[in-house]
Amino acid sequence: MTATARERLLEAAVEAFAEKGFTATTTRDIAARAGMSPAAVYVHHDSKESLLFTVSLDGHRSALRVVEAGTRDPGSSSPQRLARVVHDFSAWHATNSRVGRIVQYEFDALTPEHRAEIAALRREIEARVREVLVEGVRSGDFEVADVAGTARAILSLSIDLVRWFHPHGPQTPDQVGDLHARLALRMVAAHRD
Amino acid sequence: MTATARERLLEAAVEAFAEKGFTATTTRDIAARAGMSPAAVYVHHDSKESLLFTVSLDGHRSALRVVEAGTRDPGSSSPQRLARVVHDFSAWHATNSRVGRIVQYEFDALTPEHRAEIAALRREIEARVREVLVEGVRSGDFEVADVAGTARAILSLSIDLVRWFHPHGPQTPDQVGDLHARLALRMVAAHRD
DNA sequence: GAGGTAGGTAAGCGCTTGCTTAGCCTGCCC
DNA sequence: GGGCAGGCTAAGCAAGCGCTTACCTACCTC
Repeated sequence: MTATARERLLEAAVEAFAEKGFTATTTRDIAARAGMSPAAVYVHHDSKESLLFTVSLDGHRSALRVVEAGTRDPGSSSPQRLARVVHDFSAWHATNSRVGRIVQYEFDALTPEHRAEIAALRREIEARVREVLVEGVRSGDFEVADVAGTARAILSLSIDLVRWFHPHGPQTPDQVGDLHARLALRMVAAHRD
Repeated sequence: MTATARERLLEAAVEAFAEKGFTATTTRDIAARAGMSPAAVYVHHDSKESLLFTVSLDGHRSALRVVEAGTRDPGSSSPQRLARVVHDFSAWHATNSRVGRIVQYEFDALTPEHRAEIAALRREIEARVREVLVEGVRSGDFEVADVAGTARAILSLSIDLVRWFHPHGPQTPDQVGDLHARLALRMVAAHRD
């Protein structure tokens, strides 16, 4: 309610991009959803692409924060850490499925410079998950032949969920997170869950 | 070389859609890639959307054929069947990653009628995988609490691969298929792989 | 060689696109 | 109460869009 015009435009862009895709969304559509004239978009943002970049950057930073919080918990075992990070990462995508869909599917619509910046955040997320797997293998909790491939597969569970998850569907983000956490533990052959 | 004009236009559309997305692709671009004038598109196809539908329908039918071949193999055990269907489905997506990307990401660009037709094929694919899981649980080979959720998660491995798989990357479709098959067997807690 | 047909094109119609420009309105400072 | 800055808009520009129309050409049939 007390959102600034800039924020209202961003929220309108999220709505529109998630619903119709980046290229199919017009700046007039974004302005209308924010209750403003077409020109108002350019008072607060540089271009349509910069709206996408802002949404994507905020989204990735938020997701990375979730992953970092889950992986660096000091008192926990490797299986506990893996379960938490997978649960939280999936729940994040379920809760933020609109932003998640934009972030995943509209990556190619970014300018090369912006794309590179986002790609760095993605590599960061993958690296954190690989670390958990490596630690678990070292401690003898996990049994993983292909760490990089398994990390990517685990992330696929969370990421692909934005394709089918519906916020008003039968499952809650927490339930999906639980399922994915259990499946991930099995994928690394954790001896106990 | 001996491809008809209709086929050359379809191939050009696959190239363009995969590279830039459906809405960002122009009919002029498709025509140029096929070495023809803009109007030629409409000699052989009804509309830009009908090009997408044809690509999507062919793709889904081909993928469904792979799944059916893998699941109905009569002499094999449930773990063997699951391993084969997951391997083949992932390898299909790796081999056809361009078509796969179109099929997965441009679903919303179809007309409601076409969307419904494609959705039916998708449900078919999911149902086949669920069947394998149910059989495995019945025979005591698998231990699965949430059959629908686990089936969806297994399919996520294959489907999400179109987001990152590169045909000239280090991995072959067969290798990715092997990894995913092993991970799927672990997800259902198959006692032997 | 007349007539039909399949496969193609040049030109362009009506409309929409991202974005700009020129200026208005409101509130605040002195 | 004059000046001015920031938020916003009406109007519109140049370019590009999907698709159509009117036509041309090469080849087959009888």
